[in-house]
Amino acid sequence: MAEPTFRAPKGTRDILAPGSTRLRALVDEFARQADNSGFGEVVSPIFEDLGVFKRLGESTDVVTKEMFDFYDKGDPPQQLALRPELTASICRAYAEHRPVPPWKVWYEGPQFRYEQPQAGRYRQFTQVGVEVLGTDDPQADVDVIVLGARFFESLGLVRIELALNSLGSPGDSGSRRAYEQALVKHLEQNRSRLSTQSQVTVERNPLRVLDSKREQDSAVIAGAPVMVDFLDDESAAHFAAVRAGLDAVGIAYEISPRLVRGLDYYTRTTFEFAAPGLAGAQNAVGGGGRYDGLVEDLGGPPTPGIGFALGVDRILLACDAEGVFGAPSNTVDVFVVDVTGGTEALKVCDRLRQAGIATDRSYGGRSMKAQMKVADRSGAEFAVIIGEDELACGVLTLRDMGDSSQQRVAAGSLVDELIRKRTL
RNA sequence: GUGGGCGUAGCUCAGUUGGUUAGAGCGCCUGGUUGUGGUCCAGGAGGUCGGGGGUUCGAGUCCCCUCGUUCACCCCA
Repeated sequence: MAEPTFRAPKGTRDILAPGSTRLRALVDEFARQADNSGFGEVVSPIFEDLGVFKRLGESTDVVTKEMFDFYDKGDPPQQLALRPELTASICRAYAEHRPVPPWKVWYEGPQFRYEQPQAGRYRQFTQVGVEVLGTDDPQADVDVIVLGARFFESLGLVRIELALNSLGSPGDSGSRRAYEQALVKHLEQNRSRLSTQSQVTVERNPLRVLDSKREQDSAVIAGAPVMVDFLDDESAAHFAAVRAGLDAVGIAYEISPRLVRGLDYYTRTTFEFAAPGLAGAQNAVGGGGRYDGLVEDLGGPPTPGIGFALGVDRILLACDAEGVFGAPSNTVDVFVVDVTGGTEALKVCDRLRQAGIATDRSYGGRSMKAQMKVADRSGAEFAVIIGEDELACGVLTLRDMGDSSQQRVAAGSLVDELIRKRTL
């Protein structure tokens, strides 16, 4: 292929119709369901002060290696970063505006991570998500998870697996510390059997070792202690309530004691939606959990929070794999063919479009045959033909592209005629 | 960041052990007389074979570098 002068940057892509139409349809469907569940949309900046994202965890790759950060032109310059996710932005917004809790919000939009791209993993990717701030009621957790599960269902996806875990509470009073100590002890004792990568991870972020997909680590991981055995009474009760809620609504899930997530802020409830139908390792189509300390980390009042983010690009791949939620066809209702110069087409198109009838035409004064071919391709149900005869008589020819029947109609009654035909 | 596969017309791909003006299908354009599409027929446009360097009398076909893509690790959505 001849090399174009410019191309989309690595890990980014242009999404053309009908793919773009499909993307919008997916986001629209998510918006509809989120609105329907009492969430309001938040449109937040695409970049933030770098500090906002550093709170995601200094030991996470997202913060340390994958940030698109830069300085602005201020004096002194401010260090900013393209958002790698949206939960931190939402928490920053909460701390800034202090809305009345519980604050239920949804969002959609592009996010950025400087990673090696591969199928289902891009440097610019789109997520949709929700957050509920200001309540630690486990039923909020349930509501959030149910929304995600129902959304997948509404797309027609059948093969979505929900994994659920509790990470307990951090801090002195919580149960996380005791668990981490037990886990590190186990990992240290079996250090020689771990992969070299995991041996490094033990030092940096021991929980993440549980997430290793390397064959070599599986035995040690299988024998590791599990968080749910270490939960304090409060966290255990919370976890039980979440499970009971999911059972009550009838959402299937699997307890995954070794489910840990990549960002450090998670507490208690964590969950992940996976599409096993996706080839390769990029089969997590969404995930989330509780982050009861994040707002406070960002300078706000102590505020519990729960939410999820879904990877739109991967969801669409999963839809492809299951053959559901296909791209809608970008068709138009009427195609105007004008071989008299085009001025009539301008007028007819304007009239039809104002009446809400999707209308297209061709340009460049092509032959009738050529214009009819374009009309056919457009998928239009009707063609409006304007030739010298019609122009002379002040009428239009309306052709049904399905059965090839045509009739002459007065210019003034075209809209009425089309509306009449469409309701038949 | 590490390692493997791939990179030929807009798209999907052929291109023999390196050898004359690089092919197909689809798509696109123009025709098949008197203004009309979907089928069919005939023409046509469009590639310096991702880019750069090297080996050779000669490279799309071999070597090196580079970019992109893809898969795995890693990470995550």
